[in-house]
Amino acid sequence: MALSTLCKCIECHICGFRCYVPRMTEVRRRRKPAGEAPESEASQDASAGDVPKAPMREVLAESAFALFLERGFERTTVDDIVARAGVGRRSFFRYFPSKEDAVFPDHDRCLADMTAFLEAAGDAEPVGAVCDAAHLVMRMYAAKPEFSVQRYRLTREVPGLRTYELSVVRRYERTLAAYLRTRWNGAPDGALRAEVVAAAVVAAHNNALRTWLRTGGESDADAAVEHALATVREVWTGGRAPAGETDGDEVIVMVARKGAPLWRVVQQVESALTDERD
Amino acid sequence: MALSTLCKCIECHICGFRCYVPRMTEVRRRRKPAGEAPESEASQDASAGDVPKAPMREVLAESAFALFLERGFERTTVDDIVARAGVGRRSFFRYFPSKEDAVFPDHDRCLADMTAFLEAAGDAEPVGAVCDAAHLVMRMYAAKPEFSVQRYRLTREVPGLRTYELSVVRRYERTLAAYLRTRWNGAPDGALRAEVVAAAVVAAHNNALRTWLRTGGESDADAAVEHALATVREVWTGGRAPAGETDGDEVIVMVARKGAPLWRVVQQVESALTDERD
DNA sequence: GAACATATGGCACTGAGTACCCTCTGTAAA
DNA sequence: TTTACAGAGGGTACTCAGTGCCATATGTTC
Repeated sequence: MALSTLCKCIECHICGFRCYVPRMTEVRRRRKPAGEAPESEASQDASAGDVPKAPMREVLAESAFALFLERGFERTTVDDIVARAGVGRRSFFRYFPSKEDAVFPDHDRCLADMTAFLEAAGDAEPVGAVCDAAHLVMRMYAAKPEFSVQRYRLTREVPGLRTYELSVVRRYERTLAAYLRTRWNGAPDGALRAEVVAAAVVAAHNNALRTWLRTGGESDADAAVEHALATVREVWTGGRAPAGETDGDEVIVMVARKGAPLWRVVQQVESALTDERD
Repeated sequence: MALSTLCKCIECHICGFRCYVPRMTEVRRRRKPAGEAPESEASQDASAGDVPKAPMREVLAESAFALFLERGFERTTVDDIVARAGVGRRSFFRYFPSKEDAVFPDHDRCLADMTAFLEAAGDAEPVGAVCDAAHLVMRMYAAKPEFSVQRYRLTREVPGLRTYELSVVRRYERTLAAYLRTRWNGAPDGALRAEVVAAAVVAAHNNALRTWLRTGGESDADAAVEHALATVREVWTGGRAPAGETDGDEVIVMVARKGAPLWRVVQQVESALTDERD
């Protein structure tokens, strides 16, 4: 997509945010419809100096969030935000491509983490890998419980933010599906299975996330996600126990129902043999 | 959500579209962020006269779509649309709450159909019911193949339309999940399973839909969806085939030595299953 | 010191969407 | 018949998000 070539998101080592910093010479047509999450490129380190100057992106995000909580998202204008932050209006759009982006400043990094995680997953059991990857997202939320809970309440009430969040979730889903697709490349209906499993993982994760958010961020986030993902793991990996319990020279006896789809049988065989091998 | 109380969508018996017709006295604050699909209320019949006057909504939708194809979505303004349709600018927003809505004029009705279908499903097998419900969506697309294919190409290129479509898809998913939730009310993890299965069904459907759209709308849409949904049906309904295709409940017992090469095992499994199936 | 990149501010502009007010027409009640 | 009212449509001015362009610092490098 053209957007990705126009939008540089680099990580600020001071504020920890992945900063939206368009090169002025590169910006041509950066028009981005509302509700669309920007698709950032690979990360680069910020080449900032060692003086901890005021991190404008953080200041803007905090001003924006405070105002959204105070008077609501829609009744807060960008002018209000920059007035509170004490900067020029134009600067806001240098750091956030849209008003919605100021509410979700950390998904870009999380998505990059997920991509890196899956790249490093090697030939691990694919469904297990994407389930593990889903934990990264929950951990991002759990790292800032109060913020996450407040944002959840805000998002529930503002249709524009819900829509924006959908596009964010979709990016995670696509990332998981892309990984599964390469792992199941050549398998019958590999792409189909990849998308179905990715959607199931995301749905399970989001169910656990919402439950956790509704407890006010006080329950055990990781346990909630793992419980939810167990549904997916059991169904799509044949309900195997995770680690090698068998040893010795036994043979594998696999029982499958007659109507079971071939790919599922193959998957079970594969995972059983993989377990045996190490 | 407040929107649903402000947006009346009634079906026009002339043009067949579900028309967006706000009561002037009811409209208070109808502000709807871009990219958000309107959540319509239950349908009502239009009380239009029997004179087949020019159905403005259809005229607008056709003008809009033609212009979107000609010069692109973003380079078409609402002023362009109403100029081509020969009506006032204000009228556009009486029929479509946003520019995006003019591209998806038929989802409201389809969603209502799906809701009605599930209400009538009674105590049918729940996963089967939602799979059948998914067919309704595909049939809506298949009813106008050229339009669907053109819109698909348009949607792929316009981020704003993709985001809008996400919110539409989400409404289907929520409808399916709500049905499953009531059916599995009280069951352990009923809500979780409902959301996971709904997401899987939607993902499978969309995979088939995209495949069909990429063939130019010429392949067998229903068969494609059914093939994709088979993945979900088999996994989530205990592997039962939908109708009386299988008889007997035999199982296959496969025994393999631990050191056997994977390809050989797969080969044997495949041939065994193929033999059994016919 | 010249050339250049980066950060920020300012201003004018486009275009979606809204509020408010107007007219016209058909229908039902007085 | 007249009156009242609701619905359909038009028009105008407004708000606000987002963009393009330009100006101005402040380094940084050659």
